[in-house]
Amino acid sequence: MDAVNLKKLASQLNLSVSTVSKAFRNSYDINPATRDRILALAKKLNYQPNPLASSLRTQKSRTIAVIIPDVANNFFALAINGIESIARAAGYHVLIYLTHEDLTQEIAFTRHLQSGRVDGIIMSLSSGDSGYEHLEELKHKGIPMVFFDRVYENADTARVTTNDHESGYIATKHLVERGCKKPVHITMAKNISIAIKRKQGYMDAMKDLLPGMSTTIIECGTDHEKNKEMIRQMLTGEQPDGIFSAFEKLAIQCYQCCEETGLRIPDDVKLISFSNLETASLLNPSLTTITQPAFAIGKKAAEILFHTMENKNAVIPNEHIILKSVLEERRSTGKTA
Amino acid sequence: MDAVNLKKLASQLNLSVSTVSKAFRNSYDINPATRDRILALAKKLNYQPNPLASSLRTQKSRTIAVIIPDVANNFFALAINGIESIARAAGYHVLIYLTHEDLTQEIAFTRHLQSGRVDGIIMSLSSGDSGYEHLEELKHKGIPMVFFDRVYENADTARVTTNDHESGYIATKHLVERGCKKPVHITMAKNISIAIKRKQGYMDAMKDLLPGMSTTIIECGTDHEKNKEMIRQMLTGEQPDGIFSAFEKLAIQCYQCCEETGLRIPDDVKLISFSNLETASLLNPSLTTITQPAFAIGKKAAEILFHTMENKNAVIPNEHIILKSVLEERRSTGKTA
DNA sequence: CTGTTAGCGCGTTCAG
DNA sequence: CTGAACGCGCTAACAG
Repeated sequence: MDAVNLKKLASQLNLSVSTVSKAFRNSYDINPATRDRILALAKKLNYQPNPLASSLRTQKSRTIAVIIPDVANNFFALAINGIESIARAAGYHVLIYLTHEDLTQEIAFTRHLQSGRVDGIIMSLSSGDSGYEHLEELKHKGIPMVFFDRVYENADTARVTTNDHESGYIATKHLVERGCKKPVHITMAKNISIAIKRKQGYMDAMKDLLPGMSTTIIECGTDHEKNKEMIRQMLTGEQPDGIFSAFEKLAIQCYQCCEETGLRIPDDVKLISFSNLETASLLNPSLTTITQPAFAIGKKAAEILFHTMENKNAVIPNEHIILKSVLEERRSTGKTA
Repeated sequence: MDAVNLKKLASQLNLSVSTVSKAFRNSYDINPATRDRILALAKKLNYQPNPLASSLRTQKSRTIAVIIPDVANNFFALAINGIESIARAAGYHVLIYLTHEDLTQEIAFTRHLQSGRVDGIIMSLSSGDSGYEHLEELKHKGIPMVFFDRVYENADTARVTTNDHESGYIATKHLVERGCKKPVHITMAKNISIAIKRKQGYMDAMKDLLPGMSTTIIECGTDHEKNKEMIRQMLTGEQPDGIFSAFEKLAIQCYQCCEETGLRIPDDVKLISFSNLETASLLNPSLTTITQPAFAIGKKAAEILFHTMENKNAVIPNEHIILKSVLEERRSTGKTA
């Protein structure tokens, strides 16, 4: 019924399989007339070359893998969009793997992907603790990789991030300029690259702008209830006048806890948070956001990956691209970089 | 360097390739002792069977494709999550294809996917106009398909949707109960299934609850500027006291236009919209939302697909699963189904 | 310009 | 219980 393949085309045209194959490879080694006959029949029968066979033969899958913690986060959704648009243009296919922040999964994926299923990998690390052997393994195998956002910093690999340290600094500065004297930083997954940078930005800004003031950092985990408990304690203890949240999810929990505690944002507490909901006007007007250019990050990561894949002989570049996040305050109208 | 394959394992153990192969297929046709030797070496060398070769041989790719308009929409992001979780559990890989609402792309994808690259397809239609031959083609080829959200209604295919007609009715009723006398419906992509149902819900509710009142429906397109122009005209003309938006994007534009026009939501105009931002507390408190259970939809679609794929001999079921959306008003605290 | 031959890596006969 | 041989569909050398 189905199975229209080279052999079938060949037999119907009284040609050899290899000649038919050449017609598609657009080889100069073929008579234009016969090529047209072949293409005509192929079109008529709706011939679709079997990519598995082709990949097996050429050892190129024309497929990349994207390994990310989660796609329910708008940041990653946009990043995928960027990646896909570049991949599409290059004629590549995109496999998607979600780790759900589980290092075990991440390891399983990277292991499996040594099988030749993909020509390259774009990934953002799960927040699971330590252990980078699986990444080294891949690197050793010579599979091109590009990291984005939550990057692997220990090795010389290509990576794309935002100016997280600077953004942390700016966010803190924003709070201080709005009159905050004891802004708190709330973060999670303390071992991932972006969390570290953002926190450092907060601490550096505090040192510069409020010298002598002690810093307060709430380190949340993956358990939402425990997180909220920590936030509650913070709010009921020495009440902060500003909160800089490193992750959108934590901002949500801050809202919830403030509501319980009766605190109003931004009248009692000013809240600024990383967030990638670009739907600005749907957002709560009391929230000031720092938005990463997620789409651009995805595109850039893909561009770098394809660049290294095309120039196979070239060294995989230890490139570190840094794009800028955008701070946006809703109450006023202005936008700041 | 790389290329640890059956042949290499076989030669290192002085066995034949086929024996080694059997060890992995867990054939009863093999000596447990030699099987253990094989598995041990495989583990040691980190052997990863080449899935391309395997798929070519078995004619099963253990891969599915997800074709959707866009992933920047939180609905689709969550749906992917659901799909991926089921696929992962079943040991399948997930390819992702974004049409960007472009029918040409959609056709190209479905054409290509007749090649044997995937065993099944989950898709949500692009809003491009008419023409379902490409879907019929796939169906004819016998590739299992499941549609979700924006489904293909003409054929007897499996599909998963929400109660869009009912939700449209409820949304309109919500406005009427809040005192609206002339609520307007704003929608787009008039030919896609969900838009039609939601609109019908609006019209039926108007007929029942405000008999005699004329309905007003703004049909937007893909051009944002033109859309805003239409919304502006609506707001400056016979001003509505309520807006029921069928799509999140349009709600955003309503906010923007209201701001320009000086209208306040919800004091001057009540706004209710379909939206899949589940981050309730980050949302503007003036927005009442209807949220689809996106994750559950994705899971359900995948479950159906795998069910039909496993029971190959079984007839592909013309199943239509309907899940329920949830209406949520932010000002008050209650939740309603 | 066309055809023959030989694999890519794996799974499945069928002999022994 | 093990091995030799074949083919999935396609591409790449090399002859003619």
